Amino acid sequence: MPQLNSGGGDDLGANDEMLAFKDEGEQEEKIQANVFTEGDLADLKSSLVNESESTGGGGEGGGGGGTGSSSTTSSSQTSNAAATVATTAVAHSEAIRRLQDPQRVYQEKLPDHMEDGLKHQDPGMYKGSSYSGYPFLMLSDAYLPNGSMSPLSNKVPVVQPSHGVHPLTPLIPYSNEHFSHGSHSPHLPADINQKQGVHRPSQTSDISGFYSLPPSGVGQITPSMGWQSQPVCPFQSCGFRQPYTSALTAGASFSRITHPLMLGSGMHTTGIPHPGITSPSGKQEFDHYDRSMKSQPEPKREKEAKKPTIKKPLNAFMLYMKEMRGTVIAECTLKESAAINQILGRRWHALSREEQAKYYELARKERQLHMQLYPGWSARDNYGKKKRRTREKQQDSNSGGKRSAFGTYKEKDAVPAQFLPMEVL
DNA sequence: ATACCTTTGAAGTTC
DNA sequence: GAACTTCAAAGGTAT
Repeated sequence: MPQLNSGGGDDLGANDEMLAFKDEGEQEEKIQANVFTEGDLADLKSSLVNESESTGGGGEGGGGGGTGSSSTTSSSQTSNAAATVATTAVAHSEAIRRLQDPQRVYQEKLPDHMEDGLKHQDPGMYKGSSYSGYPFLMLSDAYLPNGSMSPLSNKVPVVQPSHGVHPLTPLIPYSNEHFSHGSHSPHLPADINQKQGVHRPSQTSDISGFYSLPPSGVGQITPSMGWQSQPVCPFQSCGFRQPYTSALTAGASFSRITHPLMLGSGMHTTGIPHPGITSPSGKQEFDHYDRSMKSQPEPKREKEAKKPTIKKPLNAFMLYMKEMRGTVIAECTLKESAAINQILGRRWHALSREEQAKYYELARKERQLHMQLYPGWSARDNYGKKKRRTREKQQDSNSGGKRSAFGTYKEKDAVPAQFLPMEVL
């Protein structure tokens, strides 16, 4: 399997490897993408909608007739989000500063391979230009391998990394009390897994390494959105190449941006909030913050929010979905996530190796940061918190089709044939 | 109110 | 170590 990171591997176990199918069919996929027509999109939309209507979202659908698609943008989202980002900047800088000290310790402990991993990253990987649309790009420059800020950093003071927002992505404003997991010091590092006494690899990756901020503590966003240079829509004629610029995608992502005043629960001692922190009810702590803004305390709710859940860091595909969902929704005028996710899954496969690599790399950093922020956390912690369908059903769906390089469609004709990769047909 | 659907990837579990 | 399971996001839908 080709490794994205030639620099030495992902110490986190995730190799961020590219999928095999990429090797075999990248060109075909591109060709395939070019084959899509507006009518195809309409068909897809129609079929997906029909699927939902007829089967409740999970069924297999044939192609259906349909007419044009919408291509309206949702710029309002963006402007609101941008405003939020700007206002959170100051608060965030302080949080980052606080984070950075302990991180030095990590850096000292940073294993060579990990360091290499960070140092050998494609220098262009996080250039803002490559990440248009991807909200993290606002921090992109901060991810320069050497941990220094890019000169670009000062060029566009318009949007700044939202302080109080995840350094990697505003989608993931890390936060939380979990630094205080157990008796754990709220400040990193913690070499020992609080749980089970497992010794974790030193919390090496210095956040500042990929999360560095200028002395001012305020990173700059490079608004250029090179990501758009890639066809957003596999259906060429959607004309959806760049209609949804950073504005849209960022807007979609920024929707989760932390409130600047969010200092209540769900806020880590570092001051960095995390969207992954959810109250037992499943609602994110942001809601809790909103409640806390109300004058009178609500003891009951406080109780409820006592034990927030730390969510898993998002993987590459999840990051991609989060970014592109808004685009697909606007483009296809679909709202049903199941259908949208099918489209996104195909688009994901249609992405070039490089394009996917960006997301793998971001996901890798997400995991690193997550590990630093929540040293004792394990994915297992969340097991059982989400009630799952019956095992019977699960097995049924699994038996329907093992995940292949082209996804997990239980039956390949679950999606209109014209949207399937050539090999599948 | 909450599980399901749907996608991919990461991580945990089981054998 | 392979195979399997669970969860991560999202929002309409079904129960």
